Amino acid sequence: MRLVVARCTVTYAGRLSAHLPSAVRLVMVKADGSVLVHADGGAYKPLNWMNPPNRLVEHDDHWVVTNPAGETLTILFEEYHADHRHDLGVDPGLQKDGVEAHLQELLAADPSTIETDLRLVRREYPTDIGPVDLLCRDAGGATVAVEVKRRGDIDGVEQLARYLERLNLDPALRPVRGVFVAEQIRPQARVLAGDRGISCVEVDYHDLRGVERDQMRLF
Amino acid sequence: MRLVVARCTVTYAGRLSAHLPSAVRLVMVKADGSVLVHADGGAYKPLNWMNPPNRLVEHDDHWVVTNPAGETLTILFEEYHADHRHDLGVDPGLQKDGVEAHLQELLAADPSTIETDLRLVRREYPTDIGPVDLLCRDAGGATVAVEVKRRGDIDGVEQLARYLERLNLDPALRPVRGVFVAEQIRPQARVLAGDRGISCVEVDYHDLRGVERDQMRLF
DNA sequence: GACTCTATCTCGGTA
DNA sequence: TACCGAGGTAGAGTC
Repeated sequence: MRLVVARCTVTYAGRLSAHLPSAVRLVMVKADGSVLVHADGGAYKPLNWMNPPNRLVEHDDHWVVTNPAGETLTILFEEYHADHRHDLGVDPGLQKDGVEAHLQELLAADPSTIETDLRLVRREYPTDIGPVDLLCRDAGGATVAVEVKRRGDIDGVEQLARYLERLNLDPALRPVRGVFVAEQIRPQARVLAGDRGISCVEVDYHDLRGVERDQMRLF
Repeated sequence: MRLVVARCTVTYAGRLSAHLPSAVRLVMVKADGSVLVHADGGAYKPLNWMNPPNRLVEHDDHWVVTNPAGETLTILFEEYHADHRHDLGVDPGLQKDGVEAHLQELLAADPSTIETDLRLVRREYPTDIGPVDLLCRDAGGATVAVEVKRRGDIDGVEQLARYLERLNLDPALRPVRGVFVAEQIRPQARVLAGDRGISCVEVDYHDLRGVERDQMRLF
């Protein structure tokens, strides 16, 4: 990794055009060829960047970074403040816990936590507008489409409503009803779900997982 | 801006749990309190981060970063390789060109590029659930609602469908049909648009703008 | 402050 | 590879 601190101007020409007037900034060049231009503020997003793979050509006072799509990032250096190089090696990567996929796994493993006697037919059941999280049958053998979210928002209800619309076109499944499952469901989403004839279920990730297993498996 | 290169482990506990095993990484602390942990690869997103405002407490061998929501980022340092400090000053910020707003401007200036004989009634026509990008009249005098996106996704179709629902309640406008315009429209979105009786049009930003004007106005 | 929508989204999964 | 959906989405604009 190379870290250059310098007064510079930056121009990006690609999916859009963007320009940075002269100022002192950090230019980061990663081992994989990524180039990031950071200011001393503004969260984690760089002001300008080029993702790998790309080619960096260093001229006298400016760099030109080009990627296979023909996009270019041009950095014109006016005054160098620092130029550090460090060998970081390969990163083992991030372990995440508590995302929607995990919630879906747990619910798929035991759909009865959603509704008594619910049985799983298929996870990620495909339709031509996208996959339904869980397709199930209830105690009476009727089809139930389940949408799982970490945060139950209006968008998720809309999504489930779309799936129900498509699924109800299939004589083999019809009639299909919907259940919206989330760790937290917003009041707005509840209202919309009611309008659409969709029922709502709140679940707790840690409960589902079990506190003991939680302690054991957390890293 | 402070740049620390060190072997470290990082743990985030907040909206989810995430952990980084021991490795050499760049820890960036910005003037506004942002903390970013970068590996030597992987685009512009840090492995872990905390956005401002937050409080950084430095202990002997570890830092604890806390934000007002009670989320924490803990960095345990095992071996320091470097610790640089630089004063960057305030950044004048980015100038952009070519985003959705520009596309909308160009289409508003000449709606006939969407459909022959289409005339603009109003840009950002207000409804009680948000503004319609373009409200037009077609050759026959019928009302046409246009939704403009850079990338035509299913969400955009839903958005337009919601507007059409509202607009068709107004006797002065009824009947209103919808046109979904984007630089690129995904197949899924096309299917849904078909279901909703919405037509799709793909446009090219550079064509609309004209190459000459492009050259002239570029900074 | 809350809500809405864009994004050079990024990132991971899957067909 | 392309497509699709999630995201600690972030960030900007509006009300």
